[in-house]
Amino acid sequence: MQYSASAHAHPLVLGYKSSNVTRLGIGGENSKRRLTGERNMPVARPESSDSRVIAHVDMDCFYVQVEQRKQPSLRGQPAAVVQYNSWQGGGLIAVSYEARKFGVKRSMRGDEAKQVCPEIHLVQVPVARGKADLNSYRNAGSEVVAILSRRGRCERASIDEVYLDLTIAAEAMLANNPPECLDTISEEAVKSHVLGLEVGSDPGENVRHWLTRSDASRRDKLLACGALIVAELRLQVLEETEFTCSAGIAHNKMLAKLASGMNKPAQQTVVPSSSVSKLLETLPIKKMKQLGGKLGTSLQIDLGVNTVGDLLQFSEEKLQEYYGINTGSWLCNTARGISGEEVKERLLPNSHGSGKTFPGPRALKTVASVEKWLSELCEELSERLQSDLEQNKRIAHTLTLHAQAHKSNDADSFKKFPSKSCPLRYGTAKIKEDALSLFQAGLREYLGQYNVKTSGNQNCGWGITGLSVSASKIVAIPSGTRSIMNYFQNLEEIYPQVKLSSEKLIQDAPLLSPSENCLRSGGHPTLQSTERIARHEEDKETKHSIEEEDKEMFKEKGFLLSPEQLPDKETLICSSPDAEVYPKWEKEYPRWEKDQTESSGVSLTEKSRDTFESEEGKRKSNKEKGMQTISRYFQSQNSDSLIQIEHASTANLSESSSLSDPHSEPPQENSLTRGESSVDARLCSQFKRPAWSYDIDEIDQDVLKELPKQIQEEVRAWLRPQKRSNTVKRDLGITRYFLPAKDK
DNA sequence: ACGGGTATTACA
DNA sequence: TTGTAATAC
Repeated sequence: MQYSASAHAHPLVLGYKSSNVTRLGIGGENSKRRLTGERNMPVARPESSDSRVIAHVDMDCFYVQVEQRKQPSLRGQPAAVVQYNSWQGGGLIAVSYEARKFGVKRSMRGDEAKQVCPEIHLVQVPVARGKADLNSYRNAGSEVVAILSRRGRCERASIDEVYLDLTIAAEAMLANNPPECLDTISEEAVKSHVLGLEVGSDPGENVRHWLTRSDASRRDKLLACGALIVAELRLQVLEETEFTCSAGIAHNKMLAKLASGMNKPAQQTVVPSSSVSKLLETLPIKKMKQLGGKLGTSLQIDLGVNTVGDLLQFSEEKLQEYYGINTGSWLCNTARGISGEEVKERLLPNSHGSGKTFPGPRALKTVASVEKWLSELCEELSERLQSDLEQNKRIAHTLTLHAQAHKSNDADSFKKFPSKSCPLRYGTAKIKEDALSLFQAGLREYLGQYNVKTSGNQNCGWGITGLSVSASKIVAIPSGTRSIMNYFQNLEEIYPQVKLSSEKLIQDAPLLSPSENCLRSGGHPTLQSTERIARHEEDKETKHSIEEEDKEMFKEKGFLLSPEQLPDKETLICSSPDAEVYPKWEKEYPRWEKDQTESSGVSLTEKSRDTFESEEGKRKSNKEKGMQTISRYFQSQNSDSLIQIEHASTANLSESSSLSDPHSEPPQENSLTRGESSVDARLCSQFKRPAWSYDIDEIDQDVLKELPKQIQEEVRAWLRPQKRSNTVKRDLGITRYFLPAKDK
């Protein structure tokens, strides 16, 4: 199927490609730029005709809020979060709304901000191991995701943003408990902004009327339900995390994202389809996601398109002529507010990285200093991998090293330092060792053949200006099958040392304050732990029998993990599509059209619709009485500024790093023998390892083959990263398109 | 070469 | 599969 031909008949979705820039013309300023490659750019996909309810939730100046929660005296103040205070006051990465009134902007230096706003409070990003440590923000983000994922499919789009697909919940509400039958609408929902709705003297009444109209279109009614649900979720976020957020509710991700930024902070915006054309008509093209870069610039310069509406002047064919079939269609649809990109189910990140830049004069000039910094980075990475393992039961399979370098002395300093990767072995020492090997391999390649015996520590004209290590191909360890449990049991018998110690791990974890204790396990708040609390506080769920069985089994066998350390369904669902579990919301809000056989005999969608209805009703009424709305929350806090919430928690004391690593070993001439296949993910079972860690190399030859076929396959699936299926994009007929030449 | 540190996506 | 590049917050 050619999407170019059917673009209008079948609305398209956006995907992404990475872009490749080529200049067609020869030099000159007015050489015509043309798109000659397409990467990282939007891609068209068919969209189901059903009308969806999509929300985008965006935390308000998130890092600032996290710091304000830690240090409540900062609430309501002009404040910003800054990193690396040393140089010109550091760089701002988040700015409170109070400070924005003074013209303080992200990416200002701290000193600049002080000039514009002398009263501003600058809070430093925590530093650990000589580098910025973003863990507190990641963890805070997880708290939020745990709440926002309650009502529908949730995609963690970044540390502080999520997309929600609330279609099912909205449909259910419309069917069972439609707004038009409600006598009261939550205060927060009434404060929604509805695009295209003229606000009279009583905007709240207008909105209330819009939300409850009985003569509205079905699409509008669904959006109204979405608005009620999102208002409730936002209130829950505020009550449970003390963070405010803003949201957009629309029929697709693109519009929801657009809307979430329109009324900030702490507000939500609804985009009825009737408002779309007017909205886009005057919207600057660069404001659209995906058009903030080169493609947007090309549209401006080459086509004179300054607003999304301007795009409508161009035929799809014309756009395709300039930007290729796919992007042309994508632009054509974007101009009409059409996008079918799906909300992915993803609560956890797919990779972890730790990096640092060493700008200009601070460039690293010796292998020893590189080794020192790599060591720091690897320690952080290893720690995060360990947390992921303990909290989410996931294993990363690939270690990658990235570096930026310059050759001061050399003709071809164009050359990029190549990134290198290898199978990831757990254990800080191993990660360090491998990362260093990767670096040295990259350095040899970077320096080229002239590197005759330069293994010495001395500067040969190169400098490293950026270093990072990352772990990817993270897969969840399946649970919920008998055979896997039996397999573990075998392991335990063969390798008693694997029995080790969730106890030790817990002892090693930093001491927690009582209040933190309830939210944390293993040292960091996790999606799972917070979700567990939430679940506990809500209606008791009927437990999945197999899951229960497995937990019992874990316990009986004295197996490694305390029950609460077992994988949660929410975790597994992310990367394990075949897992026999569904996310919680899908149990409560069954997707009836879904193939019931998927649930492999034990239906998780067994709750009847009737049951659900009554529960939904109960939930509503419970919520509605006695719940503070966000505005009341604000008002009750005796403040003249918008955001003032009291909070008694301990102030954050950011610790300084100790860069002590005096033993700079001489550079080693390791070669990357590990890259050759044989060694796959290994879990070294030493100290500080969960009890169920083991070294796969030692068992999979001797033991794995002894196991029944079925078990072998399960174990293999567990051990290997899942292959991402390419079938989707193939089937979608994605074609290539081309990007404008890069301006130098 | 101070917009840092991450994260995702897609293609060769 | 590994490596590269773009985008965005």
